[in-house]
Amino acid sequence: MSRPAQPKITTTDHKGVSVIQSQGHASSSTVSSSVSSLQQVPQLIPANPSSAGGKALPPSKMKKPSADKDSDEYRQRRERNNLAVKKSRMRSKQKAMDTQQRVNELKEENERLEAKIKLLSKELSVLKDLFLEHAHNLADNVPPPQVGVDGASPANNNASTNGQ
Amino acid sequence: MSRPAQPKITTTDHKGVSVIQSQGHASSSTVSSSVSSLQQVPQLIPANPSSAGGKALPPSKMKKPSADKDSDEYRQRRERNNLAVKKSRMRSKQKAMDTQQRVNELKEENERLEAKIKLLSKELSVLKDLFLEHAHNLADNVPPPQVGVDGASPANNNASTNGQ
DNA sequence: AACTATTGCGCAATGC
DNA sequence: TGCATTGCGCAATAGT
Repeated sequence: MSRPAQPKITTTDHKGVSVIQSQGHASSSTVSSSVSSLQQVPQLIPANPSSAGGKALPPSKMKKPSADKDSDEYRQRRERNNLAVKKSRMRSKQKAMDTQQRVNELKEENERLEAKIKLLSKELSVLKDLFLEHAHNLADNVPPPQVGVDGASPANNNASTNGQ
Repeated sequence: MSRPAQPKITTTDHKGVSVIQSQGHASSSTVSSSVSSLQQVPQLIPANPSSAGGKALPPSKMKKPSADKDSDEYRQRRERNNLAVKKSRMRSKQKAMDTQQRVNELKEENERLEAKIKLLSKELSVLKDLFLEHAHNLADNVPPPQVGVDGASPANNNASTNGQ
């Protein structure tokens, strides 16, 4: 991540250039390749920075006078990179799917939890009602407890309206 | 969605093949005919020998003998597609991020719900204990209720051991 | 028939 | 030095 220097110039660009790739090492593989075209290459050079008024473009500077694209090593590197790229993308895709899956699981779990909450709330509500009812009966029918040992207090009636 | 026929052969590898893209025409696309430094075309093409050899690939078939790659319309289409691709990828990425975000939200919500469940369970437990205690007291100190109107029954003691 | 949206792929730059 | 990531353009093809 991070694409600090982007060779792109700005607006839609386009590039031209031509390329060829050649040299397929056979590599066994399979059947024929009916394909006919495969890719581009030229990542197009972004115009030439500097050298504004000076000279035209680099006439033809090849840092690697000898091997560059047609190099054997080049192809090898490319191939390896292509492989890595494929792998990376596969992983990325897999990860995305896993994440999506995770969302589904979490949603399910959430539903379960909500159902449970509902149930518990109901139970609690019933119990509280029973309590209140009982307390009333107690107050109405037995004003003077007359007991001596019974420390049963009226209970704190915790009628909390469950917020949240 | 769905990639039924894939031209790729599968195994790793690719084949060499080549592509030519003719030279860029420089500008193209919308306006911009102006500009001065548009002459890009970095031509540092490696040139490629082998081309002549013998055959290129598909011997064949150029449906559009004249204009195809160098066509002005072609470039226009490419440019539009490139744009679409960019857009699509952006969306894809955004979607992935959103999904990840969703996971985080769901996880948070889950925690909240679990906490609530814990709280409710506790409350319920306390209430039930109170009930039991009271019932005991009642049984111990007032065997014969002696009441007349009070239909308060010993309560059904719903001591369900909250599973799960 | 003409477009846009997606997707696989290879290239190159860059991150690590 | 090498693999891993990522932006990009191309082409095929799915979807409208």
